[in-house]
Amino acid sequence: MVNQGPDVSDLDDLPEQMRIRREKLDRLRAEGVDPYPVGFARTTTLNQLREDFPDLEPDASTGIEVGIVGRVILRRDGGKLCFATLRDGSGDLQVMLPIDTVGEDRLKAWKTDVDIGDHVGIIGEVVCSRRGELSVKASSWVITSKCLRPLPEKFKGLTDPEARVRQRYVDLIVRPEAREMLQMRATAVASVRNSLTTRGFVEVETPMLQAIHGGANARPFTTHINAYDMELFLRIAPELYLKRLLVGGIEKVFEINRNFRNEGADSSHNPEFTMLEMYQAYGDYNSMRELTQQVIHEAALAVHGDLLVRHRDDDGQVTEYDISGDWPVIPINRGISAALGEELTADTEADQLRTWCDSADITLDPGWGRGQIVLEMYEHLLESRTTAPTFYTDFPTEVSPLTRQHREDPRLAERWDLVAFGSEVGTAYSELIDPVEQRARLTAQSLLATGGDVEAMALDEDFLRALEFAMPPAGGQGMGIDRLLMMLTGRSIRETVLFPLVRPE
RNA sequence: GCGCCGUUAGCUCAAUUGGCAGAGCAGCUGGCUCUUAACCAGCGGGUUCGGGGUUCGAGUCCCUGACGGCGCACCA
Repeated sequence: MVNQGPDVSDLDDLPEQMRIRREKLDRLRAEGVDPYPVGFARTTTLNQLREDFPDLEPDASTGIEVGIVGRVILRRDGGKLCFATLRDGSGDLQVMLPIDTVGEDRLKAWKTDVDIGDHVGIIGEVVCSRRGELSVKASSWVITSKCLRPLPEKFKGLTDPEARVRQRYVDLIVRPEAREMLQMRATAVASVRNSLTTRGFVEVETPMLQAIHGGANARPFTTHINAYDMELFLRIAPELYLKRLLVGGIEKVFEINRNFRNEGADSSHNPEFTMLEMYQAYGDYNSMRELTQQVIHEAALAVHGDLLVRHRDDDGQVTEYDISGDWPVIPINRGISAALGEELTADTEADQLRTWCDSADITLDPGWGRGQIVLEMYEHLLESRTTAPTFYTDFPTEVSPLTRQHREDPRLAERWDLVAFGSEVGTAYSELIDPVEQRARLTAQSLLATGGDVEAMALDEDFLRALEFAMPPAGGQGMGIDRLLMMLTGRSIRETVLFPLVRPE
């Protein structure tokens, strides 16, 4: 359990350090100092100063006065000269407060009033210390926001993964990697958007509240709309709405938005997650594969500057993986056969598959059909063992209800899964556009639903009506943005997502 | 859901066989005009996750509950 500190209403019960900070706050107010002023006349940022003065000689002065702000993260007080390290949104910089320029009273006040964690504003001259550290030499300073809680230990920071997630604000203050992750995610998302819009794709937003949940196999969250007094679902996928747009004549379309799935949360699953889905009229799963590889290459380039994906473990050890070039494309029957040492084809009977699963230690549900068994074998024998990005193709049709049948073998579906580092990053289909066939497949799914399969899709009559107006041949792709970040950085979903779901305290 | 590990000061972590609950950072007091994880001296700070039990004595052993991490299962 993360310690939240006791009820702040009773001063006497506060931990010593919080009580002292409260008392300082009261004393400052009594002295007429506003510990939370409206603002400060900042003239530059800390990183801008580093860029403007890249190689000042030690002990140099510039005569240039600046106004800077920042949070005090380290302090080194002397008798007549104090140093502190400030951190603003751009970076860190040292300030120095000599008694000559700030005056005796204000230097004393700095030592007694300012705590690590406080926001301060400094006016002073850009200088370089005798030891060669770019600094601002203060002539005056002011508290811009008083911090009432002590920050974590200055070297190790927050190590408890739960505390990092629950108090992400503290994590961001003290841990550079947390700020880097936020930046990398923003960069990757911007890159994906840019990759698609420059190729003529248009971004849309489709409903998150849906009367019928479809487009994937997953348990939904349910909610209730008072106005209609009816049950609604948080979407598990935007797929069926994006396909309606293809019917409507929007030929290249994508959405980057949240999906919700009422399933377990672990190091690679969050109940709400961000999904890219894109559709291209007259594309197919091959064109989507090429496009996906380009989009990810461009995202990696944006994030890392090259196509070397860097995974850093907790010890700071960095491992690089080259993801350049064309990624392997492996039909799953071939891949499973290779892993198994047996010849698996679309003709292999389910009983034979069960025998192989037994010897491969893969647990099966007795109710599963042939397609589900193949899928299970794929997940155990291929997906979990795959490191380098790989496209696995041609899944069984019966477990791909929205995918068109393979042009050479109707028992297979024109679908691929992109796998990297043991987990699925995305999937794509040559979309099923035949409304009669689609109705038959969805009906079969609904029958599974009434048979107790809670994840089976419901029958979306309006979607079928849309298909009956004729949807052009199309390729469609879905990719988890959180998963993309995991692939690019090697971190868990609880680090790529700023505020993953945690149990309320 | 199952298994393993964990929860000790604001933070990061110790505590031998069951024997006075400690250190570093942070805090407080004092010193220091070039420090930079500043340094030096002194001081304060604990519901050892909650509940129950065994024992002369429990952070430590037993039972139980909560929360978390990892693995398995399910999923993207």
